[in-house]
Amino acid sequence: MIIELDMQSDVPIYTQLVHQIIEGIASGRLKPGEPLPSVRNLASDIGVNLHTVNKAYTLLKQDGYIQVHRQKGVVVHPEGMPPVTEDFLNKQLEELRPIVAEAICRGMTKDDLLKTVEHIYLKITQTRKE
Amino acid sequence: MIIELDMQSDVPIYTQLVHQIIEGIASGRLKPGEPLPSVRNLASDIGVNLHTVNKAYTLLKQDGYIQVHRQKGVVVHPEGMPPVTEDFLNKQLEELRPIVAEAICRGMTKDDLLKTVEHIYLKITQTRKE
Amino acid sequence: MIIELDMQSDVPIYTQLVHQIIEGIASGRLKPGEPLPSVRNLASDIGVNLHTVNKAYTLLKQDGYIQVHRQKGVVVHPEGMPPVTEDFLNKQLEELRPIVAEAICRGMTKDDLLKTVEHIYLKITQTRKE
Amino acid sequence: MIIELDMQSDVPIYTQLVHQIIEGIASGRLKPGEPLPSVRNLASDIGVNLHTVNKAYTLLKQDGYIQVHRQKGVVVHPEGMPPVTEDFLNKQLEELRPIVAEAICRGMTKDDLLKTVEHIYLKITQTRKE
DNA sequence: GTGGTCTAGACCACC
DNA sequence: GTGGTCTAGACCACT
Repeated sequence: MIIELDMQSDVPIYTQLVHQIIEGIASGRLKPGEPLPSVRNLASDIGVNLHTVNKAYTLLKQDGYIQVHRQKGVVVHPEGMPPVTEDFLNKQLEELRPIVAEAICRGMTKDDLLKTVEHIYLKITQTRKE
Repeated sequence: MIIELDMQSDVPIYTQLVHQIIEGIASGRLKPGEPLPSVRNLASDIGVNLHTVNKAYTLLKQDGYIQVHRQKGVVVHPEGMPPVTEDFLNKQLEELRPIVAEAICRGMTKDDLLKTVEHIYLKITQTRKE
Repeated sequence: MIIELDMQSDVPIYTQLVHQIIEGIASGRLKPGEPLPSVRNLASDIGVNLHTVNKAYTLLKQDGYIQVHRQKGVVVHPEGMPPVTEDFLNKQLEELRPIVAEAICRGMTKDDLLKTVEHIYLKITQTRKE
Repeated sequence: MIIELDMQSDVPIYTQLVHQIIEGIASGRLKPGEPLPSVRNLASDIGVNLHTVNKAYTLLKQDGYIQVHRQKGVVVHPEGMPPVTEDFLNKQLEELRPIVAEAICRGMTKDDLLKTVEHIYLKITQTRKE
């Protein structure tokens, strides 16, 4: 699994890590039950401090994306992913709203925007079917 | 124009301000050329620091959403909104990607997601036609 | 609010902090909306690293005991405490079971045990009524 | 005797083992003098490391719950259980306090809490009378 | 060797 | 001045 970090980004590194791993799961490159590198290994591989990786893993664990198994180490949650809760939908709504609003201001039509979202969705999931 | 701030949110207040004003423009509640409250007034109205409002206005000016006249004060940009640049599309893509990926992980179908985005789009623009 | 830490205990310092603050709330010494010391102040007061205090605060925030207000700093959650969820009852059950089992082994009667629990309950809440 | 371990739990496996065996004794499923599986057998049965089982047995022996004979192997202590010492009561108090405090915060009444403890007590001891 | 905990010290974003 | 983030380095508990 390839991790790409942007050290200049204002998005915290641990957040970028969380995003990349979630995208890895969404794309099927990371499968349920599959082991993830240890905190220390991943940290040295991508050249960040182990605490940064640790924070990312902790957040992923809290949300149910991964498990910290006392023997196998860190693995992608083997029994499916966290469900679509009401909290999640609210969070998603609050994240999407400013993006949609800005798109409207700049004159993107509804179809333009939907096509963009669809394109992203398909790009992520396409590797799944291969 | 009503501004709603969440002091507990992890989104900075100035960012919340920017979002709310952009959404106000997108929804048509704020029209091109319409005056906005002065930094000082808005700050005291919503109970935040002057710097916070100032930073929000500065960002909005940089992106071309508002103009700051020496005399007329702050107004919504009268000559249309900033265009859909390539930079904007890239930024939008990077913002949408983790949201879409998380939706996929949790089992939202493409249609579910598109319907959500469409719903937000319509909710924001509906007041426009009235 | 007096914090007592046992540096020799095998209970992590941040956990001891969480316990003490929860007990402070339970006893009424910490009231809803009341401000808590800043991470740095508390850390220097009790002689531990600020990260340790930070972790305790983060956990308390996650469980809804405190709020991190962008202006007022850290305060005891003003609108009542987290509810008795099913998750909480399960966690409580799993914590109590080994304690009860050990008490049984050592020959404590049911009444002995209940009296002990009642005594603790009253000791914590007594200051409330004063 | 069935042992149930949770590899995801933050409770160490050896502690879970100690708890389960103590609960086995408390419930009467393990009777004084009854033999326990050897370190080696138990370890392979439940799929954990030898050291882990060994540590659990060592702790149980220290507290007087089991005896380790050179020949007979490991047996539940035949001559009654460890007594209710002052040290034990203090330890119990320190374990119960944060649990009780959290229950109070979340609005459990004294009777709710006592009923929960009583329920656990009876659930463990009920098999004894059969 | 693994994750968990703690420390020390630094920089930045926010207010 | 506040919390948030990141680094570096250390020790320990667990397996």
